[in-house]
Amino acid sequence: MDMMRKDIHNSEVPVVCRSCEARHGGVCGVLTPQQLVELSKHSTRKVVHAGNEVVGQGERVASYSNILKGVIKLSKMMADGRQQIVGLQFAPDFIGRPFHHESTLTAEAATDTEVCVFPKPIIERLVSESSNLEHQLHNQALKELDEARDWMLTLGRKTAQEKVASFLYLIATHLDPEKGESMTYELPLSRADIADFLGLTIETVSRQMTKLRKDGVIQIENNRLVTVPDMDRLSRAAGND
Amino acid sequence: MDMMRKDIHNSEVPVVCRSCEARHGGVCGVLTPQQLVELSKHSTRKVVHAGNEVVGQGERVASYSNILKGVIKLSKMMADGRQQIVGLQFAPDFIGRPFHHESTLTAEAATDTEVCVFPKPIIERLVSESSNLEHQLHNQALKELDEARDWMLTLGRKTAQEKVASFLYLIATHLDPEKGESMTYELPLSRADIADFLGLTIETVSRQMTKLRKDGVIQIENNRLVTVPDMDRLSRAAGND
DNA sequence: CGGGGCATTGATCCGCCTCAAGTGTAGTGG
DNA sequence: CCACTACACTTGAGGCGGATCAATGCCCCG
Repeated sequence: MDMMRKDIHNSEVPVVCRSCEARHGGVCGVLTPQQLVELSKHSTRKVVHAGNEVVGQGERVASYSNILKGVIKLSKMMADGRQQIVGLQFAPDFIGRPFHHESTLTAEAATDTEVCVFPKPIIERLVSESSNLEHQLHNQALKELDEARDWMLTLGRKTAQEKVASFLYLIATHLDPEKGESMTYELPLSRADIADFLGLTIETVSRQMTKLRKDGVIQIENNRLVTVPDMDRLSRAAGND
Repeated sequence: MDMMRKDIHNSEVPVVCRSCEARHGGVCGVLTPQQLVELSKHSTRKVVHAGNEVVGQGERVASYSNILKGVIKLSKMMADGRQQIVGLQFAPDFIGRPFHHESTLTAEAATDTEVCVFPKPIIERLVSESSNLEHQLHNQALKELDEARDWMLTLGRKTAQEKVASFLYLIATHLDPEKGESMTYELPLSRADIADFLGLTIETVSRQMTKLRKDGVIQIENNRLVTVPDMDRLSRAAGND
């Protein structure tokens, strides 16, 4: 007897998709096995190294992707070079906007990243056919909208100190949603990127990090590695209450 | 002969809906006449005066609404009272988020407003039945997401001068999408609201308005009434290129 | 006339930016 | 093994933009 037959989840699911994280919480999770088979025929996994663009601002979009690993930053740039990161995306987020063919922002790998790339027409057909898929994308859009609005409060009304604490808190909660008392983690962004995310300069970010360290809110193991002994304390430093 | 019969648009459409703006571009436009009939049975028009809440932050939401007239501001508040407006909504926008029962923000009438109020369960049933409706709401969410991200760039990277110009430009383009060379219009927000939208203080907003006036970018007819002689000039002052 | 909202204007202060120098740390080649 | 460079980050000194505090002007309404 074929062992595979017993696994109702995996039966008929393409081999490349079987262990894929995107099927749990990601868009692929709402597709039927047949749809998955079809999609997988035309999709390719790709590694994108830190600093490389996935989609450029104002470019024509020829494909969509799903993040499997790593962090993607979405940013906007003004004509004179001023830049603002307007969102971060983690696995298993979907990148791209069906039926819009031009991107209004740049998507760039913040860390080394792995994505699953889909051709535009296939996704668009699946969206038209399956209301599940649109529902899933709608939900992601609403989640991103909430995050964007939270961040508007941070950008508009918080001090530099609170901004940096808010960033550290945001990363901590995204990397490990089950919040223990303390945790250690690696920042997916450079100081320059953090500055662009917070609407600050590199120097101010650096100064506030040292201040948080001296105050005992965080420990800085090395440039990228941070320990938070007390998440609630960090949350308070971020102005969350 | 019955004249009404000839109007294919209006046949079978409830009387209250016939002249309603929300059927052109709003969510009601994607409903079938039968659905409209059913929805209209349970919906009520309501006037909300400037300063009154439609939905409070953290409140349970018992209904959804559609803006028929006026401007609604969406805002977030920190525990210590600092406030940030995170979005403005105009007719015929839809207010509320199906299947979420708690609001993370406050919706308050910025001007005197007229809305059409729907009971929660009816909307949720219609959303489940009609993929058109979800598609429409999805599109609105994406539009709001774009606007939120544009505004993040404004909040994070623009000077006070550019922020105020950006605000004036945003209002101008929303009130009258066909952009002529010049236009005169009434600001839907008080100075205090503008400050909360821009992450500034009232005083700074006021100072920058006078500066724009002295530079000839705008004329201030009275507190709320503004004339923009050259929209492109305002756009440049807003840092849009 | 007087009072109460709003908005403007002025004077001063402080937080963050700017510019500039210094400190790791990793990679490269002698 | 140790210069040498490259790059990211930190630290310092000074200036400026926007906040703060306070006074004044402008309407609308009683």
